[in-house]
Amino acid sequence: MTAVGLAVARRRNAEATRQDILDAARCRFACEGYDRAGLREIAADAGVDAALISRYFGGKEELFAAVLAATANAAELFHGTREDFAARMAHMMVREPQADTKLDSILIMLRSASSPRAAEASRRLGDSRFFEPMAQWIGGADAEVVARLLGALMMGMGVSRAINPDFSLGEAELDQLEGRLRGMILHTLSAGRP
Amino acid sequence: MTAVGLAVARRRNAEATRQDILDAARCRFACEGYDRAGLREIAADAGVDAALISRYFGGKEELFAAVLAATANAAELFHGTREDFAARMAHMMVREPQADTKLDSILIMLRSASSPRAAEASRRLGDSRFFEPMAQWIGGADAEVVARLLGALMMGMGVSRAINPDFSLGEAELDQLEGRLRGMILHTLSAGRP
DNA sequence: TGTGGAAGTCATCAATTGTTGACTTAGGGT
DNA sequence: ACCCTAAGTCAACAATTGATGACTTCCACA
Repeated sequence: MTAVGLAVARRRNAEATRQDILDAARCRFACEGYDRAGLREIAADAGVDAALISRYFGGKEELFAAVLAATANAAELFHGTREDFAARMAHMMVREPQADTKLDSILIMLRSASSPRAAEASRRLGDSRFFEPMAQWIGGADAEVVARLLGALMMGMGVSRAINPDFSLGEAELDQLEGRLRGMILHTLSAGRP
Repeated sequence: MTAVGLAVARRRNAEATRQDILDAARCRFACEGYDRAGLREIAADAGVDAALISRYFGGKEELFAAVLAATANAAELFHGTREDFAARMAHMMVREPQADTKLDSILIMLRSASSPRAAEASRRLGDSRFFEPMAQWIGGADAEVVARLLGALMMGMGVSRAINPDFSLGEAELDQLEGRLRGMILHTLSAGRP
């Protein structure tokens, strides 16, 4: 959900054009999912012709893979104390308007879950760039299990908000939601450990 | 993800044909999402011509709405004690091969989240047929908030498993996952109440 | 037993989408 | 100043998809 620059008056620069395409594609994939994101619209956002995309990346699938590879550095999400992490995540999930660039990979994954090939690509990158750093940060014997749980919770919140931005809840209830989510994350992180 | 009968040799029966179409459509929508589910494939599954669908339901969107309206009785999920519910849900989420017919509505929702109109339809029905019964079963002042949290968790587990059926985990770890998920649900259900 | 209308099929249309190949244009090195 | 190559555009194709109207077939009822 990254803002996309107009790419005005910067012509004949393959590297920059390639980057514009990647940015526009990430935005479209995150917003609309693999299927609904059209090459022509991505190209229009990037300010180039649709043919360039197939030309540069080989095809839509390869573009998708390239976007995932360029996007998915969610590792920076995982730092600080457990309390800090829980609060930060809960706030991001409930309050931040359209999440964050760091969450693009999650949005892309969930919005593309129904496309078998896109799902396979995102599964692999999700494992290596999301769950593994998360498990490493969590630490301990069952870190991978906890990572899967928290990942599922984050994705679920993402889906919920994608379908229903305000969760059909009022302001006060959103505060409650954030607080309880924080507790839920903390409880999951801390269960059965010092 | 309901199995679909062959619909063999039962012709000239509008009501039954209509039901066959609904069953096939629910299956396809749940498996592939709104976009990827083609009217021709749905018709083939139901054993009728694709033209009949537009004829009976008016169009793809109306068919989707009809499927949601006919499917989403998730209310029966919500019964028993909190411990029983948590165990049942955790088992269903982690272990049951392709979930359950009762979860079709969830699958449809998450697989169709990227189609604005389908998302709007599923949001409304999800609220009335999933979150409201859930909140009612939960009870208490902040039941709606808790329902949103648990709903997100369930959806997230659904997405995770849709992308990655075994969570990249071994048997023993799946047991851990189920146990921890049960604890997570129970904790969320019980936080701040008797 | 015909006959009207519902149930179902077939052919086809219009729109969209990913992709390809031919074409044009810019710009730097000689 | 030329020209060769890379960068970019344009037009078009083939496949798919949802939708529509004309046609055919079957059943119930008079």
